[in-house]
Amino acid sequence: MAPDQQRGGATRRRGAALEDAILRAAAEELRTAGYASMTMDRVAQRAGTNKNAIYRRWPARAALGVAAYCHLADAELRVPDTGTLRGDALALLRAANATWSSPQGAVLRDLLAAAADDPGLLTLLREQAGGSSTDAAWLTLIGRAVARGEAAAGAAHPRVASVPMALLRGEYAVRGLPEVPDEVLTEIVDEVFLPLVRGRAIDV
Amino acid sequence: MAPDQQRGGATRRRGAALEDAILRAAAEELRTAGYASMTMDRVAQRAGTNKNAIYRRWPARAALGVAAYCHLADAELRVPDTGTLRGDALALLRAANATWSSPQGAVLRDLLAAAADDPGLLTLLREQAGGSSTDAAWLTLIGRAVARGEAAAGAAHPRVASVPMALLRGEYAVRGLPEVPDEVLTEIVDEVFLPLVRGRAIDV
DNA sequence: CTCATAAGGTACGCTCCGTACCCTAAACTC
DNA sequence: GAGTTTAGGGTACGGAGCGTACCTTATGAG
Repeated sequence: MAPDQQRGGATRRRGAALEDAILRAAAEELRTAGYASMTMDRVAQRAGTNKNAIYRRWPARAALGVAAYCHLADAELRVPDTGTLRGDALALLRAANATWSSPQGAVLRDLLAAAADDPGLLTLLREQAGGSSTDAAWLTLIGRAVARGEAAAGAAHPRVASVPMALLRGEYAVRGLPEVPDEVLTEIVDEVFLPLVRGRAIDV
Repeated sequence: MAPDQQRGGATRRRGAALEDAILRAAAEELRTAGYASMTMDRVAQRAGTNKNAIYRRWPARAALGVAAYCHLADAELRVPDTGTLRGDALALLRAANATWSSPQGAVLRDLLAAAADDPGLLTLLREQAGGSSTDAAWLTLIGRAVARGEAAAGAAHPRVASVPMALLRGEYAVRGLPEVPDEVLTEIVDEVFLPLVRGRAIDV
């Protein structure tokens, strides 16, 4: 009773309309209470429907969670352009840090854990959250630095491009959940990323 | 009924003996079936006791899981000494990869997810699995390379020392669960770690 | 108008966590 | 060695939550 979504008339939604209502309800649940509280009953109630309609579309709770997260996080990644390699790197790292330290980041971590045994769901999540798109951003960023003469030519390597994000993720894994302080970000850039990208040519 | 541990006589275990039996049972459950199957009832049955005795010692299932894991994984970390920086780095990375790709690594990942909301448990786990001890190993390894003239003096930096393990963890996060191939390890060493450690002096 | 399809409603089985209660064996005290 | 405290054993239960079954009822297509 008392569904949160508008179910004004006695009309009965079908197909895409109902699917969208379910996804909205699940995403809202994720946003406000997290994955642990996104129970099937709550989602069904919030969407003004019942679990049957959900299970006809998603085989399990984790699948709905991933779908709702993808529906929720449609963030497009803008590659910063500050003019310097250091500025670009810091901007990209700070953006990632903001995302990961937000409640949305906690949801993402929970989902990654919940989908650990489902390769299909994992790929979906990786596409959405810091997957290939982020690596591509770092590569273009390095490429621009190479063009400016700020970095060695061989630095535009995928493995090199993945270093800052890996270190940031490491901070989240090592520390508990709070935000990573900005000093850590600058240290990653100044002590690892810049030396690696600049000095890399000498022994290639 | 039919406890797996020897409960031959009518003797009733107490204190440390019982605690040890519970830990053994939980560790065995972790080893053979994983954390998901380590239910409190199963552990109690396998230890030949009941849940009461468990909950008097550990407040929740996650706490028991962490304790059992620490009991199970008493691996001491030996710092390799192959004579070259590259050999040492590869050896350390391969050892970590072996651990993480084993069933024990899967248990560790499950536990990390389960203990995500308990800072105390997280610190316990980090001590056990690739925490400060691993960073220390990498630091000594770099220190020896510096002494041999294989690395720049400023390379013995904690942040630098954490790079290879962070990249390895990144591989596990990005890919699903299988083992990380050896080519990735050599690429981490050759494309990132060695250039970083060797060439780092030029702009310090 | 008829009818297949899909949504709604509801109840249920199952697993598992964590707790409560009472009984009894072991250890400690004197 | 008898009494007392402590802690383990047995069992049952409440509650949450996932996933399923079954039937009823509205919707839209032919």
